[in-house]
Amino acid sequence: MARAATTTDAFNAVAEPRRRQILALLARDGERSVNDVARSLRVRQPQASKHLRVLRKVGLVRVRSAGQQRLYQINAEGLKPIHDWVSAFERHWNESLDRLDTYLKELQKKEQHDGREH
Amino acid sequence: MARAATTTDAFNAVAEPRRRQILALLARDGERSVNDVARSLRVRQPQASKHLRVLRKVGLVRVRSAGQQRLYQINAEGLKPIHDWVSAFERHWNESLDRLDTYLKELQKKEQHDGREH
DNA sequence: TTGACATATTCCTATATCAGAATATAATAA
DNA sequence: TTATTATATTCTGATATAGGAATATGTCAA
Repeated sequence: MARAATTTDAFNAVAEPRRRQILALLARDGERSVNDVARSLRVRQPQASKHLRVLRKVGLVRVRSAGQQRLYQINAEGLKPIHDWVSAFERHWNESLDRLDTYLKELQKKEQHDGREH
Repeated sequence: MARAATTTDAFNAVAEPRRRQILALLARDGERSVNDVARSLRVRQPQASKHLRVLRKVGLVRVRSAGQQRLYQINAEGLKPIHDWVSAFERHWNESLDRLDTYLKELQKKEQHDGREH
């Protein structure tokens, strides 16, 4: 078996940095045409088009035709599965930061202690 | 150019469902040996080992040797880049849900109206 | 119809998976 | 040492990219 298709789900689609850039752009600037996206991110039009297709297939963007343009907008709800999954670990990195904090404070105390001993 | 390596970053590593399962397992059960992971997720030992290697390379797990075992624990801080990135879109999906809510309420009002007219 | 512009698709190549099977390495016990 | 258990690595094959280049499709205007 090979790697899962990029169009499998949001996780796979968003693993590609360019597609994350596209989503960030659409979030910031709202609805944009393919050429707008291509120009803003300095990629060629077919590349933009292909990335947008992947994003559309996994439901992360919506399209609408306006004359000869195709206007893409973000569908941020598609990111919720990722947010939900990763949020479940929030507690864990807070805890490990707590532990690190505790450790650093202990270390500092110890060094002050050693300092006094010299 | 081909797809970026799974070991490029947390985004790519976590695109694989089995690796997400492994992280969830380690988050729930704490430090586990390779065989523990393999048995819990019903995968063969080499597969577990290989997935853990990817997770280790991107800093999502830490290892420690204990006798002939290798104990893996989650390093949840590695997930923060994903959390940070996706959280930036939280506002957007809330807004679109608001718009959907508004739309549904308008629709309901309209239907009640139509009902009275009949 | 023809031309111009916007977008999508196809073909190509290099690369990297993922699971399975087999095997290698490592640590411990008898 | 030899056997056993735990883990890691290598090899194979099917599959799927991502970007570049070329081209097809679509829409509108004159």
